[in-house]
Amino acid sequence: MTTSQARLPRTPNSPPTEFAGDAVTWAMWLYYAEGRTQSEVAQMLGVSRASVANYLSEARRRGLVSINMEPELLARVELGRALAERFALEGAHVIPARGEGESDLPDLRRRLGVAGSEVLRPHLGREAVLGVAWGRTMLALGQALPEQTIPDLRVVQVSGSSLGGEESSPEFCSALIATRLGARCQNFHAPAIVSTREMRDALLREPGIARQLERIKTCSVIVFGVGELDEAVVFSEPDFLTQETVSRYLEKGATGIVIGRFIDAVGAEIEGPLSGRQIGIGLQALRATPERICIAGGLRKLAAIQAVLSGGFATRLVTDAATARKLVET
Amino acid sequence: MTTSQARLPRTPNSPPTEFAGDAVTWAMWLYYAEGRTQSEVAQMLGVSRASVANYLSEARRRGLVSINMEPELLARVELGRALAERFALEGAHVIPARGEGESDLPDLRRRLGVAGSEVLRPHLGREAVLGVAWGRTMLALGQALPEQTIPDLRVVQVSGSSLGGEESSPEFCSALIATRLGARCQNFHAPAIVSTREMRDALLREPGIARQLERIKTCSVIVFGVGELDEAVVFSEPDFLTQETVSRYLEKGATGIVIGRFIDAVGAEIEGPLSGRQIGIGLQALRATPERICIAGGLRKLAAIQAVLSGGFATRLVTDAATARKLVET
DNA sequence: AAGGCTGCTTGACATTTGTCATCAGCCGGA
DNA sequence: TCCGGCTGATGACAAATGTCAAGCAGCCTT
Repeated sequence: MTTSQARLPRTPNSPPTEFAGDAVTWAMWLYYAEGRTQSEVAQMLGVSRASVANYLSEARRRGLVSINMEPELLARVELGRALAERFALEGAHVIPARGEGESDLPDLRRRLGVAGSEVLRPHLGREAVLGVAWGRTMLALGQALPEQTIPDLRVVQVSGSSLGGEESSPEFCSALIATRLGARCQNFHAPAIVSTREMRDALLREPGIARQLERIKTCSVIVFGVGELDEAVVFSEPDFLTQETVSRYLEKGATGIVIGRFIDAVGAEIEGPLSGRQIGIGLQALRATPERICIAGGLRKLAAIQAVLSGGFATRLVTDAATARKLVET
Repeated sequence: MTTSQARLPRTPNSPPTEFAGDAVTWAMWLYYAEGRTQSEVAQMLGVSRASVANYLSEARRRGLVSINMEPELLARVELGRALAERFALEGAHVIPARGEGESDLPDLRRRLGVAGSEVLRPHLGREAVLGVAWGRTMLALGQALPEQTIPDLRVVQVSGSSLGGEESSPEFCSALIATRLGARCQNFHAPAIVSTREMRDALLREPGIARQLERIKTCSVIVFGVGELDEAVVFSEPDFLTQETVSRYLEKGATGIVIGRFIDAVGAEIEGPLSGRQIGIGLQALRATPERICIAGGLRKLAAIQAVLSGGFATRLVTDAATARKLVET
C-alpha cells in the first residue's frame, strides 16, 4: 500500500457566465490572460492543479492559445535555412528587407555591412588570416566593424589595386578593415588589371607579388561581394572596364563578377578580353579557402548572386530577405 | 563569506550564421521553435541557464514571441465582460456568431439553448425553484438540457398557457424542462390572455391560480426569452395577438416583449389593449426574482434585447457574438 | 591610475510546471 | 446485481523555470 494521502473530495466551482460549461477556456483565460499560476487557477476552478495542467495542454492542442514568433523574423530564419540547404552553404544570414522595391541602396549596403560584421566575427580568432576583396559592400563592412584589436590577425588584400572607386578600391577596403580590427594589413603592390599577358606574367615573377599570392593561399577566411552585370552597369575603371569590354563578356553569357572574374549563370569562369591580364586571387584559389563569406543583396544582383552560389564560391551568405526569397524560389 | 562555488569561466559559442550577433533570437528559436529546454539552450549557447531565461523574457518583452488566444474566443469573452459592465449584469455568455447575415435561425436557437443550459446549470441546486417562460428559445433550451435528476427541484410555469405555437407554449416548455431535469412541474391552469379584466380578476381569485402566483414569487431563478416587435412580426395566437393589437402597441413605442408584457425602448411597460387581461408573472415580480437568465440572440431581436437589458429585467444574458457586438456599441 | 557607476552574467534557491501511475466514477454487458 | 473496461481526475515526484543578490567587466569621471 502506498502512503498517498486520502483523495480530497472536490466541489468544482461553477464558472462565470462568460465561460459557462467550458472549464478549459476558463482555465486558459485565468492562466494566459490574467497571468495566474496553475495553482491559483486550480483553486479558483476547484480542481486539482494537475487537471489545470491538463486543461492548458488541451487548450494548446486545440489551438485556443498559440505561441507565435514575429512572422518576419521567422521567415528570415527559415529563408536562411532554405538558402543554406539549397546552395549547400554552411550558413546564410538574412537581414530584413526594407519595404518594397529597389529602395535605398546605400542603406541596404550599410545594413549588410553590420550583419556581415556579425557573421565575420566568430571567424576572426587570433592566428586567423582574413582575405578581403573590394567593392562598396566591402566598404560598408569595414565601416560597420567595431574598432578592436585582435592579436596576430592578418588582413590580406586578395586582388590587385585600383579597381572600383576611390573608396571602394581593394587597397582601401583591406586597409580600412585591418585598421578596424587592429590587424596587420598586407597589400598587393600591383594593379588589378594590366595591358598585356606578358606584363602580368612578368609581375607575377616579382618577389613581392609572388609572396602576396602565396599569402592569399594561407587565408583562413575571405570576405567578398558580388558585382552584377547587365547593359546598364558602368565601372569607374575607365582604362580597362570599358563599355566595349563589358559587352564582350555579356555576349558570352557573363552574369556576375566575383573578385574581378566574370562568371556565367552557373558560376563557370568566362574567358574574355581581360583573361590573362588580371592580378589577384583566382577562382580556384578562392574555392580553396576554408571559409568564404559572400555579402551581397538587392534584387539587381539577384542573377549574379545566384551565379556565385551555383559556382560554389561561398560557404556563407549574407543577404536581404527580398533577394533571399527569390534565390530560394529558383 | 558565502559558500557559492567558483564562477565558471564560459566561452560563449558563436551562433549559426542565421542568428549572427543576436543571442536573444538564437535562444528564442531553440526554445520556442525547436522546443528545447532552457538548460539545453544554455549549453548550446555556452551561457548560464539564468541568462537564457533572461534572453527569453527579453524576447517576450520585445514581442519577438507572443502568446495569442484564439481571437474569436478572446473577443467573445471580452464581449461578455463588456455586456455585463454596460448593462450591470452579473454575467453574460456570448456564443460564436455563425458567419454573417441573418443565417440559420433554428440553428442559432439550438446553440443558444445549449449555451443556456450551461449557464443555467450552476443555479439548479436542490431546493432551487426554476421559473420558465415560453417561446422557441425556451423550447431549444429544454431540448438542450441533458436528462438528469435534480432532487427537490421544482419547475414553475410563470405565465398562463397557450401562448405561442403548440410546442413553444408555456405549458409545454415548462413540462419539457421539468422532465429533462427530473423535477416536479407546477403549471398554470389558466389561459395567458382572457377577454376581459373581469374575467382575469375572477380567475386570480381562484385558489389554484392564486397559489401558482404565489409559487412564482418563490422562484430562485427564472429563464426567459425575448420577443421582437415590428411591423413584420406575426403571432400564432390569432385570438388576441392580432395585427391590429400589435399595431396599437407599436404606435405607443413598443420595442419588445418579455414574459408576455410589452415594453418600450428603455424597458418601461406599455399599457395597451391587453392591459389587465393577462395572467402570469408581472414585470415587478420578474424583477424581484434573484436570478433572471435571459436567452436571446439574432440581430432581429437587437432592439428588443436592448430594451430588456435597459429595463434591468435580466441578471444574466446568453446571446450571440454579432448581437453582443451591437449591444455594447449602443 | 583609481574609483565609482552601469549593465550584463551567474549560481543558488524557491516556485512553478509536466508527467505518470493510480484511482474514482460511470457505462454496458452478463 | 455484479463485473470489467474506460474516461477523466488526482497526488506525488522530478524536471523546468523565474528570481535574486552578488559578481564581474567595461566605461566614464576624477
